[in-house]
Amino acid sequence: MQRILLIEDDKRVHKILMLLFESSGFVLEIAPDGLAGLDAFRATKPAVVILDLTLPKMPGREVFREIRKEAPSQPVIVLSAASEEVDKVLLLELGADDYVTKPFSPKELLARVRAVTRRTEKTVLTENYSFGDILVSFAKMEVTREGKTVTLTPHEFKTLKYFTENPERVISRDELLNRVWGYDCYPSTRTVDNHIMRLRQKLEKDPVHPLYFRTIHGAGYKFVPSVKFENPN
Amino acid sequence: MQRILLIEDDKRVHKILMLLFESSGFVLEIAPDGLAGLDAFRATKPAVVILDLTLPKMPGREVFREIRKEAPSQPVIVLSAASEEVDKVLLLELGADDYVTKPFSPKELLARVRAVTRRTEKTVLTENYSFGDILVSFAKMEVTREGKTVTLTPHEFKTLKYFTENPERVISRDELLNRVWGYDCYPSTRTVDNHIMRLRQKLEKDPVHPLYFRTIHGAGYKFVPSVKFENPN
DNA sequence: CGGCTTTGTGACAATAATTTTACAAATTCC
DNA sequence: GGAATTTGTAAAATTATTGTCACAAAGCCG
Repeated sequence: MQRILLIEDDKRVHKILMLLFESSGFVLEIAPDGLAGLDAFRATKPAVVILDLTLPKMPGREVFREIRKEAPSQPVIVLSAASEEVDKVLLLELGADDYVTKPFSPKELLARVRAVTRRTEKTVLTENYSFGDILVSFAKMEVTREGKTVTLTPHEFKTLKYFTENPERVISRDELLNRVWGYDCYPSTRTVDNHIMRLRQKLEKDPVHPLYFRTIHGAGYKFVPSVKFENPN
Repeated sequence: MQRILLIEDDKRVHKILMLLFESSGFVLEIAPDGLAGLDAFRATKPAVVILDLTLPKMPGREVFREIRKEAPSQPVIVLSAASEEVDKVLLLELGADDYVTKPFSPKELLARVRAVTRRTEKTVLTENYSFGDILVSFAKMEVTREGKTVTLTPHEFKTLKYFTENPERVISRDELLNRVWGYDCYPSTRTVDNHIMRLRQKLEKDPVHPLYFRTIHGAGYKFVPSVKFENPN
């Protein structure tokens, strides 16, 4: 049974989402303001947080930052009024998993919650992960390649972890910076390239023609764990 | 132009909604009872159905079930009196997209209709899109044609995305420049042609006689995802 | 402190993408 | 039909993005 945390002050929204989510096999927890939201978040570790941006007691953005800080891979869906247009892109770049503008169709929100849980549930639970001849143990913070241990630095390990949590998806440098380095950290994007390079040198057979950590020119990087052979061009 | 079907017997509601929706760029069709509603639904394939629950000749719930049976993904917004609380659960389980209780604010209803149409546009998009033998995954930034992956450059991908968001509509070169390239960017319109050409070469079976990316001489381009043979008029 | 590792930066080369250019082909309008 | 306009196309020129290196700064640990 998956728990969803709704941080939102509008009672009508509570009511309808309660009905919808409970009847769809979720447990919906409700927090009416930012502070209560953070408390509830810490207490329940929900599968997904649905966060309204305009909240009493603590602005939604603050709540968002705090959640990100404490649990960088926590899935968050942001609710925002249509007037807050500007924030959309920013939020996605900062690492909201999705956003929905108000007024929204409840079914739409449900669909998006499902999409997010579908995306994350596969990877989140595993203690170990393997691809190619590489074995990753998150518990031990250890990586072996063809049986031999490879030592990764903390950042390299975090990066690898984020990749394994989001396979096959294009991840921009900004997203990596926010999710791996942190929301209040602004190194140049060149930094990311360097780390990718180091990861490649440690984990790829041929670092110049990487199989796992692929460059998507103009967009970012993509982690491809299952080796597919593509036409060589 | 989007068509909305209103199944409702109260003439005062007809009048108010007619004014509001027509002036907001929708075509509002009205059916005064359940049977007429179903007929109208079958005939017009509306973008959204607004369904009152208390109807003459055929109860609203029956109409609802029939619509779901014939078109499972048809967006439906339900109108119900506040007293009919019980139905909410049932309706959401059956898959109404949203509900509005009477008495309602016309503007709110309009907003919810917009929210629903937005959803039907978007959920398709944020995940995947397909036309012909082409599959587009926006998250993976990947396009496959007959199962083989086709690599698109960033601008090509953005252009394709804009086309999928605006199918069957003539899009001028200037519009493309503004929406894909950006407001403060002024390349020549020849640039657009080049990108269209490369999209055609990568995605069309016969790039010289394109099916999907059609030229509308003197106006721009039109994306036609479902291959139809044109009636000559 | 001093040697070690890790991390961030800027320079520059390598590569890929984009725009321009020039001209051919197609279409429209008299 | 023929001129004017619009569009298609390929190659060259330009611009942007990425890979890589060397090195400096920051941390860490004895």
